[in-house]
Amino acid sequence: MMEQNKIPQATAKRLPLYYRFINNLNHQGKKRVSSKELSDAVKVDSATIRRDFSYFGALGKKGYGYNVEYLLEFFRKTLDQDETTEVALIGVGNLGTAFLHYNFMKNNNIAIKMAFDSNPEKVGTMVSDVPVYHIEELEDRLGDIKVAILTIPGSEAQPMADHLVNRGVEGILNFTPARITVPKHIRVHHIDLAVELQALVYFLKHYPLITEDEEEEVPMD
Amino acid sequence: MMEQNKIPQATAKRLPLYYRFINNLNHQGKKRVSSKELSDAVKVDSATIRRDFSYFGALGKKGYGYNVEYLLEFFRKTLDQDETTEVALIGVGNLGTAFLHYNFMKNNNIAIKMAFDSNPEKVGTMVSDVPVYHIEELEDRLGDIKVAILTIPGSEAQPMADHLVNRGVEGILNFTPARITVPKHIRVHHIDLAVELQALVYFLKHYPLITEDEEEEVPMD
DNA sequence: ATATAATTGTGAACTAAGTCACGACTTATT
DNA sequence: AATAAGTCGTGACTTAGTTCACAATTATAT
Repeated sequence: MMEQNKIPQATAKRLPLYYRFINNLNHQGKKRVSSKELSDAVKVDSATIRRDFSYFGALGKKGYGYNVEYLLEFFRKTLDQDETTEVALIGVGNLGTAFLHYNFMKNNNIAIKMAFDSNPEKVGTMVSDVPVYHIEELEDRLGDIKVAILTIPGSEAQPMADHLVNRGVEGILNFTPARITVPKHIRVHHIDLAVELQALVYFLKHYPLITEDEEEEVPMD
Repeated sequence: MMEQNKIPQATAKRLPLYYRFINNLNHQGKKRVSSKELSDAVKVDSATIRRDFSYFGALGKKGYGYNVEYLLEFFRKTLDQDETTEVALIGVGNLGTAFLHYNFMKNNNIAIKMAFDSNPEKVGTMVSDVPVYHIEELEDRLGDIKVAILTIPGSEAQPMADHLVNRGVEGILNFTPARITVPKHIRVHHIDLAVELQALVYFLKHYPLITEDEEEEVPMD
């Protein structure tokens, strides 16, 4: 479980990104890749990429770069791509539906196993092969799913989070504007669309723009 | 434009969050608030909140806390809540539609002015009072909009970004999995749903869980 | 009045993340 | 074989962000 827990969180967040691009390269039949090439593709400084990889040991060869197949195999294991992670989606609105249509299996080996909604028109339907149950059924249907995506109105976020935690959920991806309170052993990631948009607007208005012919790089989030 | 550009990016990203909660407090008729109370609500350490506020000067009073009305007024100005920011949305799929239904005016004074799609069934309709135009019309319709939300398939992200930049867009909120390349003076924020989900799964599996009776805090996001 | 409790603002310390720059090694070239 | 070019891994440094902890101030209670 915590074999290599020295990996910085910032690094861990980049791993899925690396994985996806290495996967692409592999499909393109590429055999080797340098940190510089990867850097151009994922827009992360090449030294940062080398540092990130180095937390897992010496994955590359000096003067050569990284072997794509080896890297892919390594990250597949590291990211637990062997066992599919099942998640539940709570709230089949537009945002929830967007998730249901997204194919997380291809690159991430994550499957949305079921969805819940309170709207009787949606209950009983299938969206992208995912069954939609009534929220009342959560108790019975959830099984041992440990991860939930919350795409419901903010006002319902806290009670729903409480319910999920009681039911054994350990990780919540919260798309509601509400900042939910959970026991310490539960992990919550907030993605707040309004905050993201407003932050972008704020940066645009308040941070110096760098004109095209200057050398400096703009940090890309 | 860059009056107070000493504000750390991490702080800037929290401002919209603070603003929203202070707004809520104001609606509830609350007159004063402490950094501790705010901390409980937004799940940010109270010292961090005080530090964040302090970049803007002494907004509070020792032994008292912060005056809600004053704080709200201050942040309204700071976040440019006076002039509405107009944005365009590219791609009226489920995710795009979710954005169109979101009311950014209420707390953020941001308005999605128009949307674009290539699907003739959608072109010409209104979604939440926002007109949907054909992508071909972008040239003529965009006007002087500076911010775009990209909710299209990844394969179309780069050409569309190029197009937007040519048309004068300076900020892009990119929801596609593609990491787009833009001139240095353009700001791009990536929100990659698959990465977010997989990162959550990774943290759950690899980071030590803290049991309920231990003291330590788990970093939240 | 006086004492007690609450709370800010911030210097200093700490922690996390990012970048530089170079020795060591690999591959390609002549 | 020798040289040149390419590339990693990493120690040292830099930058960014967070948290501690406390003097100063304000509010509240007695």
